[in-house]
Amino acid sequence: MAHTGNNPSAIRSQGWLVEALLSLMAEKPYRKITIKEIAEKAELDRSTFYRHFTSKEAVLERHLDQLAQEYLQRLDTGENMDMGKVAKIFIAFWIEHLDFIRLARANDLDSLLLKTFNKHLPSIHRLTKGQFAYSISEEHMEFALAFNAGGMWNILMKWVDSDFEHTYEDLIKAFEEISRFNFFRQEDINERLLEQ
Amino acid sequence: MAHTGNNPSAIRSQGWLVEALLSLMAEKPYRKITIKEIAEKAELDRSTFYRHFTSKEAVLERHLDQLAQEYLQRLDTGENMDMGKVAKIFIAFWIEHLDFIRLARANDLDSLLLKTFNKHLPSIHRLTKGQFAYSISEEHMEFALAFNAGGMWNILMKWVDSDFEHTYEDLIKAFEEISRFNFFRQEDINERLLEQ
DNA sequence: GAGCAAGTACAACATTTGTTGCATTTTTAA
DNA sequence: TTAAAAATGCAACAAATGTTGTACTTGCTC
Repeated sequence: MAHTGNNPSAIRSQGWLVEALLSLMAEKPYRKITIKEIAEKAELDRSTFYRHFTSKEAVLERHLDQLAQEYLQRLDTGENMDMGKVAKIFIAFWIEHLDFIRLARANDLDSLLLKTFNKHLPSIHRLTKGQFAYSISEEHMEFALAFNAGGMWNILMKWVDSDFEHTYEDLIKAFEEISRFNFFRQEDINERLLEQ
Repeated sequence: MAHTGNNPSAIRSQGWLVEALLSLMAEKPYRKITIKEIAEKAELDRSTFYRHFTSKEAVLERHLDQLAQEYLQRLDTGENMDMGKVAKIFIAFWIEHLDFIRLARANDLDSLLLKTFNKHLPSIHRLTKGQFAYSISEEHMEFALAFNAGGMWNILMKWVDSDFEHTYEDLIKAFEEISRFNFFRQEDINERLLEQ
């Protein structure tokens, strides 16, 4: 990505460029933002931009990787996990970044977000391994995880698009209802086994 | 989008520009494609491009709307629907457009695809209204639909990313297994009711 | 604190972008 | 067939892009 290394001053400049882009995104459509502007707002020469990033998108990706790291830390609670808990952490996390997510969505940049999110799915799988009681074959487990990630994501996007006409609690309830019929919780499975 | 109308010659030019962009996407990264090139390949003046579209993205959106129309026709079979059938039509449809979907994915353009897909969710809801037996409250129905759309989409993307390491049949089986635990079919519900 | 590596600014460049008036051609409709 | 409407090509423009060579400034290391 960067033609430059990761010296303190380089990191500093990259941080400024990220901040500059984010602040410009709050002002005007992403497409209208020029690299010239980003550099000016970051008080750096335009050529310096190109020494760090190849494009606006590359700047965003840098920010997204930081967000993904943050999200993974939240998931790593040590507790037992079920889909409902993951959903709650997922929503709570993005609620804190609503401004950004709204901007990304409005500018058709959300594939970048989901991509970053997906990139870290294996880590999530690892984190929750053995903590889930899935009523689904291990063979199709990766598909199921992808299905849930995409599903949660799309609901979140729908919520953003609707300009938050539903409450946060509504969202959580919908998730719970959906996840109840998607992944059974251990208790449900025990119940089912007893019934037989 | 277009500053021009929909006269035959305008439609013709727009079609050429779409074709030109698609063919260029097969040759080089989307970002590297210039509007100059598109116009040249379409054998039109660069200014003519701008009279029809505001950007490369606008050209893609035009193509996507056509695809969406096609997809909706496939869904409108008149038959009873369940999530498995929708999934099958969904996959079969995109299989026919794998080249395009692969290119879109490789160039971070898939949010545009999903967006178009979502745009037509209400039509799908209308099409399948009363034909589904959902074990989910009507209130959360729209969320459930969004969840499934996003889920199916993400699995498809995962499949594309893996360069099709799983077979088509594998994909269908995974969908069936997941949808069985997501939306119960009418038979399952009847069984449950009898049990009580 | 001297030397060295890394980062930055400045400047110049060929190219692409987005836009617009005007003349010309093509299409539509009377 | 002819006149109006619509679309295209051409040309010119200011601005942004992407790239690179050179000289200056950091900041780290010994």
